[in-house]
Formats: sequence, structure tokens, C-alpha cells
Amino acid sequence: MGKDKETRVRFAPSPTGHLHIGSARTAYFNWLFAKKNQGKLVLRIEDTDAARHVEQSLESLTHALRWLGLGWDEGYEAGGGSGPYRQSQRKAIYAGYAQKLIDAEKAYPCFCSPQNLAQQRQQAEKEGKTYTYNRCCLNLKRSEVQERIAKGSPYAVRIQLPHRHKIHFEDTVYGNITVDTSQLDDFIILRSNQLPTYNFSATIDDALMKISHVIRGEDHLSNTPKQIIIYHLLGFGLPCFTHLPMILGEDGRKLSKRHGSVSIEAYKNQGILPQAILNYLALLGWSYTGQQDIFSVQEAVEKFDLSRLHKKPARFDHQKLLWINGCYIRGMDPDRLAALIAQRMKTGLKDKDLRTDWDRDLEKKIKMIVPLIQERIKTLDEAMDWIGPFFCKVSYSQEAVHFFDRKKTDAPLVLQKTIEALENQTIFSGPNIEQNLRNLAQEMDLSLRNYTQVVRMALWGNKVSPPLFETIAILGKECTLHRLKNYLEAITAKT
RNA sequence: GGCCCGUUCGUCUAGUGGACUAGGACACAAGAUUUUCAAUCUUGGAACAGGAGUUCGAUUCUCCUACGGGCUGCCA
Repeated sequence: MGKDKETRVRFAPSPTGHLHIGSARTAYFNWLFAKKNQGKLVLRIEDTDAARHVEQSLESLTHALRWLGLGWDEGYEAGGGSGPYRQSQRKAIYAGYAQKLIDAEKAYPCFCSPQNLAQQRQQAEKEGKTYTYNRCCLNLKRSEVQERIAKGSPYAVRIQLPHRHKIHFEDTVYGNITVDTSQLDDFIILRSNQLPTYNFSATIDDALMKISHVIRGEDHLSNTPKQIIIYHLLGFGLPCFTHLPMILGEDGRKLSKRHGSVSIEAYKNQGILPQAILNYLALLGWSYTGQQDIFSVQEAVEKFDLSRLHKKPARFDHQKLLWINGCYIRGMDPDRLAALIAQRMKTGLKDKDLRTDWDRDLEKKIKMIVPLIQERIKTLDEAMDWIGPFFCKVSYSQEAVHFFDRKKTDAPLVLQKTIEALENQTIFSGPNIEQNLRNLAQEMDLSLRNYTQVVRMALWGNKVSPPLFETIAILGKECTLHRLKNYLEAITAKT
């Protein structure tokens, strides 16, 4: 860990599914640390478990990282001097080191069958005992080992654990940690299919790729002693270890699919902005004053500091994420927001009942609408609900039709008068319409609240709508009158 | 079960022995504003897990208990 050594960190996901919110935070913190220290971020793919490997998730993973804006300097798809960056393509390297350890009698072949071992483990568990491997293959004669190998018997390779040896290491977050090797097992480093296990491949790669700081989830804290043994046995220097507290679901349990949307992709689909996700993630397990909640990625880079990491696992709070997303939406350039919404519209309103006169100039219309809804939405998804009635025909629910039945307002009269007033409206702009209709309400001796309620119901089929007068202006004279007449008809035709 | 780690409002957190009547944010409640809904502003309720030490003094240091999380795989 020489001072002049380059800062190199890595994000090393295993391609088993979509990018998870917890992994995203790990990626972000690594990214922040690299940026802060003008270091490099390496993307390494830990695909040593063929059974769990899902090839498509690689694309999903890189896509999500890029969408979040977390680019990497080296690694998968980026190349670099320490490749290949997929562990499945580095088999020979791991096998070589494993052989080295065998030759040095620091590791040994194990011919026990997985089934057999599982049985032993089960047995020990049943008896309430801690299972440790019985080391039967450690005592095999050299000749017998040779013979079995020659015969082609499958074997795994196990570390020969140093006896009663204390392992010390320092974690940035959790401080000094000491573990006695008696708590460990002769763990497997190479499977019988010649592929390495996590602790072996991660260690070798971190060393070979000259990773200076290992920043990963707290679930790896207990693995670290095993890795330290490998570092020592192979004569590698240690990186700095930093373990990040876990992100828990809202119920305090480990985050999993049961918690609904936990993948970045799901949040993207809901219309959460990448900045908002990163901002929220930075609030989990890290803080720099506790007084500020909204800060840009740029600010985060400036302030980021490993020493302000927490130890306590944090629960994921969807409400706060939504609030942050709302902040970013409100602060966004309206034209950019319009573009994002237009993009979603193309798929979102596909099978709805579109107004025939509005199928062109989609984005132009949305630009007019955005100022009305920008401060009302928390996600891009919600924008669809607000925008829909501008583009689609409205229909009136039973509730809408009977809404004024028990109210004092003479809805049919209001509608008739409004129709007349708007038919005579020459300049169809928000302020002009407002002036006109305010006057009308006054003439009819109605509070603006009670008056607008009728028009709102007619135009939106709903108690809630965007600001009414601007909405009328955007809807246009023809459409507005049409809806007013329709509603009038609907409420008078009812029996 | 064993080992490792943790514990401040419902949630995220500030706090590193006296400045703490424990601060901020989300959420919640009330009010203001208002053409609805939001947004905005004001106000309010809400926490140091429990016990024993150390100390003139503990949210802050130590120990124990309780609770929570992680690991304990030929998963990562």
C-alpha cells in the first residue's frame, strides 16, 4: 500500500440477474472513491459458477451501470492490461496458483464427493455440532493421490489451514478484526470442475489486477480472513479493506426479490431518475453532515470519504427515494423533462383511445403541458396519469356522472353558460380564459372553487386536474367545448 | 449451534466526555396559501435498547444481557 501507488478499485458482480440496489451502491461508492482519488475503476465479472450464470444479465448489468452514469476505466468491455476480466476466462491462472500451493504443501487434493460431504454436514448439524471438514484427504499417501489422479478421479483442491494461527486485518469501517484459524475450515479453492471458488479467484484477481482498495458489501467481511490466508500463502501484498453496511428491505430483512422492485431496471421503469437513485444511495451508509439530503454527483465526489461510512445496516425507504426523485424532477429543465416524458409516451399510450387531432407534434404538446405538471409528479410514471386526458378521450364514470346530484351547484346551468362564454372567447389563452370564466363565476354568484369543480369534472372526468385555465388553453376550443357538451349530455341524460 | 459485526425519533442520519431542553431530512399531524391536486411556508408529536461500571460528569469509554445483521457452500 505504498503512498505513491495508484488508486485502483473494482466492482466485481456475478452475472446472475439484474443489477441489484445493493450492488449499485457498492458500484457507486467504488466509483466515487476512484473519482475522488483520480484512480481507476475496474469492472470484473465473477462468473465462476456456471450453474447460476445468466449470460443476458451481463448486458443488463452494464446497461444499468451506464444508465446510472457509472462508467469504468478498465475491465469487461473496456479492456486493459490485466485481462481477461471474466473469471471464466482465467481458469488457467487459478489452476496454476492452486498447483503452486499444492506443490508447496499449502493445499491438497480432496477426493471426497460433494454428496458425501453434504451428508456429513447434515449429520453434524443434526447433532448440534459445528461442522468442519475431517481432513481425510490430507492424510492420503502421495502415491495414492498420484494413482487416483492418474485414474481420473475428480478432485477439488482445499487449502491446508495453518494450525491455530491468528489472522489480523484492519477494515476501514469495522476496525481491527482478529480471527483464529480454528474457526475456519480447510476451505475449497478449486472445484472438481477446475473452476475456482469465490475466495480464491477474487483474491488472486485483486492481487493481479493491483487493486489497492477493496470496497464491497459487509457480507464479505467474514470471508476476508480466508482471503488473507491466500494473500499470505501466495506472497501477495494486502489491499485496504472497506466493508459497506448492508442495505435491508423496509421490513429490516435482507433485501431480496420478495421486496418487490430491487433492481435498477425496475426503478428505471417506474420513472426514477438515475441522479435520484445515486443521491438516495449515497444517503444509505454514508453521510457527511447529516444536514443536507440533496446533493449532486459532483458534490458527492468532492465530499466522499471512507471515514464517514457507517457500520449499521440501513433500511431502504422508498418514500424518501420518491421525495428525492420529486426534487430532481422539479429542478429539471422543462424541455428535458418533456423529452423524457415524450419518450415514455410513445409506448405508454399506445393502446389508449387517442384523440385523432393530437397524434402529431407530441413533444411540442408535452412541452406546453410540462409546466403544469412538473411540480406535481414524483416519478415519470405519474406524468402519464396527468397527461393522458390531454391526449385521450375522457369517459365519465358513474361517480362522475352523479357527482353533482347532491350538491347545490346547478351543474347543467354552469356548463351551458361556460359553453356560451367560451364560444365567444376570441383569444384562447390561459389568462384570457381565466378572466372570462372568473367573471362568469362571479355573475353566477358562485365561488371559484365551486364553479371550477363543474368544469373540471367535465374536462377531466375527475375531481383532480392540472390547473384548469391553462389546461383549457392547451386542450383548445374545439376539444374543450366538445367535452363540456358531452358532460352536459351525460348528466342530463341520466335517469 | 459456532464465529464476526452492529444498536440515537417509524425510517435515513448529526453527535467522537460537559455547548444536548439530543439537531436535520423523509413520513405523519395541524395551520397558512390556493381554481382541484401538488408545490411552498409555519408549527407539532416523535429517539440515545436495558443493566452494571469508569468519571466531578456519560448518547459519547468498558463489561454483561437483549435484540438485529452477516458468515458458517465444490454461491458470490
